[in-house]
Amino acid sequence: MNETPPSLLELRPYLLSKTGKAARNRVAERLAERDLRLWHMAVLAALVDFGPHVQRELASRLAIDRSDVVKVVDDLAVAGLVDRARDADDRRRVTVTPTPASRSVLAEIQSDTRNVQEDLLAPLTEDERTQLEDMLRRVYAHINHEADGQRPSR
Amino acid sequence: MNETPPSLLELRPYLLSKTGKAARNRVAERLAERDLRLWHMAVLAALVDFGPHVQRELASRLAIDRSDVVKVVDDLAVAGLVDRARDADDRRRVTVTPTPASRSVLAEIQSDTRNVQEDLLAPLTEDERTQLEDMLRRVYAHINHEADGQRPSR
DNA sequence: CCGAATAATGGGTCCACACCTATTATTTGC
DNA sequence: GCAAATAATAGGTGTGGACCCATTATTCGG
Repeated sequence: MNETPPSLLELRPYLLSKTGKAARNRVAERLAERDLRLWHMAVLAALVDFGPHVQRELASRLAIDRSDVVKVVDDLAVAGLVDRARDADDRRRVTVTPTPASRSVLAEIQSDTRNVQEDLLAPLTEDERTQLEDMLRRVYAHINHEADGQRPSR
Repeated sequence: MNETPPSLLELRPYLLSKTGKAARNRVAERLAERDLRLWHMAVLAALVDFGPHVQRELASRLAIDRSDVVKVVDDLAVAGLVDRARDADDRRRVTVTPTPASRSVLAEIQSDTRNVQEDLLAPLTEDERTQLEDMLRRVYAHINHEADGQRPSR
């Protein structure tokens, strides 16, 4: 009686969407314990991986509206997870820099996320997980590429 | 410069969530052309696959709040995609029945969704898509099973 | 040097979704 | 027969996310 309609399950976008949402929710739960949301994680990752960014750069790298970047960065600054500083060369710009706390918090988040993964992908073997990742990376690259073509660098 | 932070890409839940969201959005776009949303599709699928349901059954099958079922069914009824009728045996219940229109609209939606799939999964070979589906089905079953254990049949 | 472009920001809107409560009609169990 | 349980329903709430516009400060281009 609680069986999912086969008409839905045979639709791969539906499966992707459902499992994706489950993944999203679980990660979000962990982040919430630290009063963070997904964008906070993304911004931290960008800063730790690529170093300081001007806000405009964060917006374009993460494909997020620039006015939303402001809010996310603001939260992070209040939490002491980033430093903001006016650019000396171009005083319109604000450079966002990771702090030591960024790195450690990001590391913790990553570890949380790996736990989520362990739970979520439990039915898959190690090989399958790698395969899944490989496929998803390609799909991800594909959709990002498409998006770039359509939205000409807002 | 627009490269996604590797710290994120190495997290499989992140990849799942992102690709899932892309899938979700694209399907939702197509549905929107018919003034439908995802839940409408799910309800139609349940009705066409398993026949008439009492609303309570829809809620439990689809894991949606029963008060939300009312609204979704209401929309579908207005659009002529379902019939509602008080159950003669138990007049508290309302039985929701698919109409001929249900079947054809669901078929169209499925075809739309297959187009979305074609687009979304373009980088994957046919074999890989099958593999992906297989893995996602297992993950989906796994998370549903977990959810059942936790939420005792609301 | 002045007008146009650019960066950040504040202050919104809108949407889908999840969730919750109270009420009404009806049925069931004792 | 009556209290408790059940089904549907109306009418909320809160949240995250996406998006949009006007304003201010600053720089750039001609």
